[in-house]
Amino acid sequence: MRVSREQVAENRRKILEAAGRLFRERGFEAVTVADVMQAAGLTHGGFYGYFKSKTDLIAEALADILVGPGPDADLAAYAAGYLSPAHRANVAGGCATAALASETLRQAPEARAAMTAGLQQQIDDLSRHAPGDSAAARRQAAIGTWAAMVGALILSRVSDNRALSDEILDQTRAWLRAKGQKARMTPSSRTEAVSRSK
Amino acid sequence: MRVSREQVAENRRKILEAAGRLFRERGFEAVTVADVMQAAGLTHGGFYGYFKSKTDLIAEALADILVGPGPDADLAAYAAGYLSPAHRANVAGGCATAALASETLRQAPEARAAMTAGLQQQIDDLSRHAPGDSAAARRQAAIGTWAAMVGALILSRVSDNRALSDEILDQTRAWLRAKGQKARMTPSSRTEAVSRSK
DNA sequence: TGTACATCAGTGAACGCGCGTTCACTGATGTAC
DNA sequence: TGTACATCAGTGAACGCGCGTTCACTGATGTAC
Repeated sequence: MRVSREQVAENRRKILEAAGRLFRERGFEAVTVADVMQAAGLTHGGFYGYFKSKTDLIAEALADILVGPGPDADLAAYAAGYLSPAHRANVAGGCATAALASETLRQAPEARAAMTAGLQQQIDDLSRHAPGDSAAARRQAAIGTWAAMVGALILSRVSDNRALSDEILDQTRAWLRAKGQKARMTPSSRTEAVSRSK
Repeated sequence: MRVSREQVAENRRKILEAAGRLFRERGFEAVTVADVMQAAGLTHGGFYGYFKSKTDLIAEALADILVGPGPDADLAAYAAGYLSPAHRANVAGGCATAALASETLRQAPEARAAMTAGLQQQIDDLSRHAPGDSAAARRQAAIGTWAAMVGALILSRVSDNRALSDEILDQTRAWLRAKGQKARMTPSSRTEAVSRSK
């Protein structure tokens, strides 16, 4: 039964959103096309009217969920939210980079390209708010901070030991805060920032 | 054809090693039991004489590859090796945490337990060599440093942009070096280290 | 505006295929005498 | 030490099963007049 053009647009949205959530929660391979379509309220056969293949869906869903709200002015608050128990628990709705970066490495070039674009964007956004006396120093702080945030979230999630998991979140947050303050207090840090940006 | 006891022990070794490499390279799901057995020089049918199931193999292989050589006295050299183009390229033989942590989150409890044990070990090893005036400060630095190392390796690997990938490795290394030196120079950092260790 | 027809989004059965796992069999190893 | 037999590691065909994908069909939507 044919549906209206508006319905088609809405269904495509629903499929992408369902895929984005399911992929983050279970990984690309464990999610089936039928799973995604069912979550979107459709049957699996209709999938190929929207996407060329599951590979195609992966790339499009990744690009879709990687356009997140970057950090606003307050970097510390951004890190605090990122390194929070709530974000740790919210895999399906949380950071796509932390949930899917290592699996994306093995996906099609289009998926890696989407992830790389998201990464560039994120580093640029963070650079704008990172501490440092020069653009190079701020970019270095942005890269290091982002790596630590993503790494800490991944490690805290995989740990089946609640105390260790909390500790990773809390201590990484405190460590980043200390580092940021120190950077603001010691102008000599500028000499460390040998930029190699594109 | 029955084989000797020594051969059995050697075959088990070969299976575990092949699984460890293949899992890191392609992820748990993309590697088949037949792949592992072929890489070990055997046929797939014999697999169940060695392991109860593929799930069992995943847990055992993880535990096997997570016992790596920890950092020796020189933390900077350890980080430099970890954040090197050679390690970035060597997925199959490299850090199991960076390669498999996010996928392990979705694996059986035994696999997560193996990953958690490896994580504890790594943090303990790093704490022993991290800078800081107190045990708590050193542990905080160890956690933050390890999160940044794992995160940076993952991000540098997924990036399909060589310049960005190199930049992530280089700048994270420089950022960590700067941070370590600052920690040694500013004793006030002790106040930041509110330990919540197990 | 109303009508007749072409279009095409959605359905669900069906297809190959590859996976994890099982199993009857083989023949070298290990052991009892 | 030598021999006969039991053991059991390895083989490869076979099994269910679930996956991605295809396809004939349905019927509501969109459009030409």
